[in-house]
Amino acid sequence: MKEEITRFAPSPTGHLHIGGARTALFSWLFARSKKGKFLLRFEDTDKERSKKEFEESIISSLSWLGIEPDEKPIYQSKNIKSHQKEALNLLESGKAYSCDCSPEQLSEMREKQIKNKLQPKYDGLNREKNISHKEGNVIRFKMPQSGKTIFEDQILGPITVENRELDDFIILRGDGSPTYNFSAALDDKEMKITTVIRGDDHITNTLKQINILKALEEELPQYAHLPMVLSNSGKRLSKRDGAVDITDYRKGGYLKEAIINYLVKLGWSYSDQEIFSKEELVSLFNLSAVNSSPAKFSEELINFYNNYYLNLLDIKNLYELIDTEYEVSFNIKSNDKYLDILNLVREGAKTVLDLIDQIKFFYEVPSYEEQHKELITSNIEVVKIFSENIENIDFNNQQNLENDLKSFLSSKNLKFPQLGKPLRLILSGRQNAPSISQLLFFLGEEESLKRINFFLD
RNA sequence: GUCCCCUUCGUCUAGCGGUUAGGACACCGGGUUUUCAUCUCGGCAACAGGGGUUCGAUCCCCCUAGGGGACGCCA
Repeated sequence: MKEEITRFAPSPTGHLHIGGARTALFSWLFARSKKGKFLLRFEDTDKERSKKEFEESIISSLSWLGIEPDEKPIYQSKNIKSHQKEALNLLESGKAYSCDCSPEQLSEMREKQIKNKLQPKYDGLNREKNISHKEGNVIRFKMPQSGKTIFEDQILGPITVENRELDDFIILRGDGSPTYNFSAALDDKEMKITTVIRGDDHITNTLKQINILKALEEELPQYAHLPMVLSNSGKRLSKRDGAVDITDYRKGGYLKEAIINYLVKLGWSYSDQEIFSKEELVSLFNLSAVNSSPAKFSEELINFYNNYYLNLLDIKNLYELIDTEYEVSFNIKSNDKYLDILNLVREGAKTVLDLIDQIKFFYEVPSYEEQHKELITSNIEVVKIFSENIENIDFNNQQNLENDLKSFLSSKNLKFPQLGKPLRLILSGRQNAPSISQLLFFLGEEESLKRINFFLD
């Protein structure tokens, strides 16, 4: 059995986004599950848009997710010379031809075709003219004009298209640089890729690349086209839909385990199992279980996974994570019960950011909203009585504190909410916060009293 | 417009000729709780439509409709 080699081939024109990450993940999982190799190749031949910073960003996002390529990244731009040579070889052998149609001519042709309800494609004007190649001319590939191009997609099944639908696409530009479809086919061959896994927006490219490989009499790799990730509106996911880059999610307080689990479930399934560790995925993953229909990205589901993994983390590790990855305006460790505090709010937290926001009032005096202030002052009597009896409350033990609180209330013939509502607002600045006894306990007697007294003047 | 791909609850999906069509998220109730959350119990909710094939179609075939994608000297 031949070793499987897959690759992820982004163009470094932006950060790694959700869709790219999913493609990379599926390629990586496939390679790992087959005990093969996973490679990374930057398609950086567009000099205008390719940026070094994006290469670095993509590598670091992948690495953060735990998707490490098995070899150093490959740069398509480094192979330009050999691709040029191949194009010239095809020209010489008559499998490609020189073409001097100007860009203006071509766009005019395209407009006419669209107007006449035809498929816009190169009409083959110079195909048989045998124009001698000179600088400024492009080289076009002679696509077979009859028959069909067929391949068995590992996810979608058989895909067939009439060759007459395909056009003589450019393989070498006027400036002598090779084009994407040519370079990609060549690089895949060079890298001995056995299975090409990419988004299904590449299906038409696959058709072109197959014909290049055939003209070169090369063996074809397997192809697997992943259905797209759509936005909530059913359109292709884009920046306009909010956070789409992995860096956004990382900064936004999402855990990599959650992202991986969510992404893999977006299209792949294993019976009705919802939670997967990476190790499990490596042993269970297979392309044939990938769904063939596109899936909508769901904020709710990724939040569910994030909350799930947030609560799975060892609490000390959660602290370490916050400490190393996030900017916090206060010193979490300054409260010696900080681990308990973290534990208290993680249950309902969707993200790390969310969590930090929810523990903030344990460290800083909250800023009170006007309407909350009014609510407090109109109920201040009960709080005052409570503060006058605070020496009867044992702040050293949470259970005692709760009992003392209860006996205080019953001794004064008070219902819990009478004290609870204003006191919660005073202590936390919020209407929704942990229980009163927890607030008092974690804040401590001194700080609690300080916040209460602020309203008693 | 042409070609390609897709179509099960609102969303992600299970199903691979005979099921009360299952799970998860979300949502809605009940219980627990001093608020929110947690926890717990329960509920709502789907096979796009039409033809075949078959004793029997969610499942196989065809058509229609709807959605997505591709049609660059971008990748």
